[in-house]
Amino acid sequence: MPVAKPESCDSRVIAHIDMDCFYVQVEQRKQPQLRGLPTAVVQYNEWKGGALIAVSYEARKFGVKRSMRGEEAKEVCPQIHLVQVPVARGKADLNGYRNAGSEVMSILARRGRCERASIDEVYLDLTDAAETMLAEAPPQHLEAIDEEALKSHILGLNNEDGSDVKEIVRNWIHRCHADHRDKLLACGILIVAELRMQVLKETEFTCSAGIAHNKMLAKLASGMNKPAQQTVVPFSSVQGLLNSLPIRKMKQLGGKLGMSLQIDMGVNTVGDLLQFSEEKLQERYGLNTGTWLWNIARGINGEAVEGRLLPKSHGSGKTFPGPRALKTVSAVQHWLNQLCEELSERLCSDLEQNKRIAHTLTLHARAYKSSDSDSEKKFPSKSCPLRYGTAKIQEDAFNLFQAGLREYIGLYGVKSQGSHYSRWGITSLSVSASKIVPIPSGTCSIVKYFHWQSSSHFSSIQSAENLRMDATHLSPPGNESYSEVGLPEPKIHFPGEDSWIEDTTPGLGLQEQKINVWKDEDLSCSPSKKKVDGFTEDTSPLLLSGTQGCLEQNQNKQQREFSKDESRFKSEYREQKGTRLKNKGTSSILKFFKSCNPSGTSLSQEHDRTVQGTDAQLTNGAGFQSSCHNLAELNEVEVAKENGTSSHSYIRDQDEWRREAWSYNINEIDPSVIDELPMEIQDEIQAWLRPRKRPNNIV
DNA sequence: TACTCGGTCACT
DNA sequence: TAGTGACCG
Repeated sequence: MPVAKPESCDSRVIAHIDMDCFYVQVEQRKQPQLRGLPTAVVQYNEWKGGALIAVSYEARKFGVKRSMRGEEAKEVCPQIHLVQVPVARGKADLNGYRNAGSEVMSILARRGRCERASIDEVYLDLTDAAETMLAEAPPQHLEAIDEEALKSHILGLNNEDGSDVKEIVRNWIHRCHADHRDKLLACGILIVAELRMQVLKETEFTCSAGIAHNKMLAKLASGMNKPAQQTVVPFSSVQGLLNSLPIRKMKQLGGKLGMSLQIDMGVNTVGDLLQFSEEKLQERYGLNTGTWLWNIARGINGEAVEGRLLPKSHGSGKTFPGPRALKTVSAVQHWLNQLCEELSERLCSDLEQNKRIAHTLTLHARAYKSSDSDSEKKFPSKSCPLRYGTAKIQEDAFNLFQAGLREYIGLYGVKSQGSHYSRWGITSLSVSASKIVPIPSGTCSIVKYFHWQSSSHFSSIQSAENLRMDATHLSPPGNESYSEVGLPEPKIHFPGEDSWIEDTTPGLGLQEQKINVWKDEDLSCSPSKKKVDGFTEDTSPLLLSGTQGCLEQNQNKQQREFSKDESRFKSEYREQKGTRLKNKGTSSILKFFKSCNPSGTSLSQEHDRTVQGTDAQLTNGAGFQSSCHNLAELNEVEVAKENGTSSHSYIRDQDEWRREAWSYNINEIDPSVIDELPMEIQDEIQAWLRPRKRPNNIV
């Protein structure tokens, strides 16, 4: 539900930039002969000609809509050109569009705070730029105004009398007795026109824009005149615009909430909302949403432009509709592997390009059960700490799936009754990575230091790996990963499997999936159960796997950067101190300290010891000390849960378990260790240890 | 059991 | 926190 944000006085200048049928433009840039022709981008095309995900304005004139399939589009517009989305690993590959979006972003970010709202939408806060322009080169003194600016649409301006529209716009921009806010918007017009031309020049993409005093109005405006045009909402036009605006056109009101307003409250336009008091709206929709509704009816929206150019999460997913539903565990594993491969690749790029690390891996699925038509969508999502490396991600994602499937079957299935099993099918799968944070910049010089200290023992790959360990976390206790400790994968079997499953996908590392007869006990206390819920962090700092090359590359790149500009990291460090101090899981640094102890133990020896799991003490309670969490006890916990006897103590136990696994007490660092470090490192460590203010939530 | 494949945000 | 669900295009 939308919520009210603190208001601001709102003489801000906010622009919303919306790329015109973006995917089509990206394809037209690749194939210029398609420009100007009715074109649509389709995803796959086996079933009814594929799903349209972008439609050119030429095609829209024929009535082609985004919700259509390729075949339908051909019916209403036989000459339409259907371009297929690139496919990689058997699924749609949107990377080309993501990259194109980034090109645009980098241009738009030049003039003000820039928030990436989606792959093809951006908010800009141009207040400062507009104020500066007003002070230094106010529009009313400009002799020549750019053509693109003159083509702007100014809401509420009467230009139906046949007079020259551009002349009206010119006059509006030139007005010297205008309200200060209008003057700022006039500056916004000029700035946005310039930016849009720059985008066109550098990327060949056209876009539309809305310019107003807040995000909500800018977003509304950007959609009013498309393509390749811009629309301004002067303060005086706000109420007129909203009064007649269908309620469902408002962002956030296109769904159930908007429907409820229409049906339950008789609200058909945004203006209709004005009749309700804030209390009334709060009573019906809650405090936050009620206030938000009351505000938007008045054109009030204090939401800030966030200043974020990068996405907060990455995901890779695919649907398996109808008869394509995945019906065996090995089929699921095959597709999970594909999805994880893509995700891993994107995480690597993010790490390389943006020095960011994701912390959480989540698996989503949709499923149906033949015995329960309502079970669709109820497949539980599951998450765990994210370990870098394609193989690790694949393994963890598969474990998450198995955990989800057990729950799904347990919750929604009728357990085995005689010989009848209800069959399940997976209709959609996705994996995503979230909690993405910048690599703590303070550790960069630390990594460099250790690299210098021990170039023979400590390869660049290893330091890259430890960089990774800074951001990920030590294992939860009692969660030995089978593959790491050399135990065979547990044989897991599920009801609804067609048969004994064979690995039909060589090279994908599918686990053995022998399907035995389903038994109830397997839900609660089989070894596989312990494994399934025991997805875990590694205990080893040597986690190299499929992305080794990527990490090595990253590290080399990073090293170049380190030597290039150490001071930059220092300043980043100061800027991001709050954020970094918030970062947990810097425990590998502690390992480094201990590894560099006065006993003279070599790093590699220390590494070996660490690998063998003796670092419980070293990490000051970071992960392994809690011996009660051995497999047997975990199993008891699981039994309690399965029996429906889960108690508060179970919940608390789990919470503590997580806290311990995900953080450590920075105060427990042994100060004598720090003294042995070179001064530059000491400074940074000391900064970590100083009492700290609660950081602002600025990334 | 066919509106994809992303993404963001809020609630609990 | 993890999980769910609404919403956008």
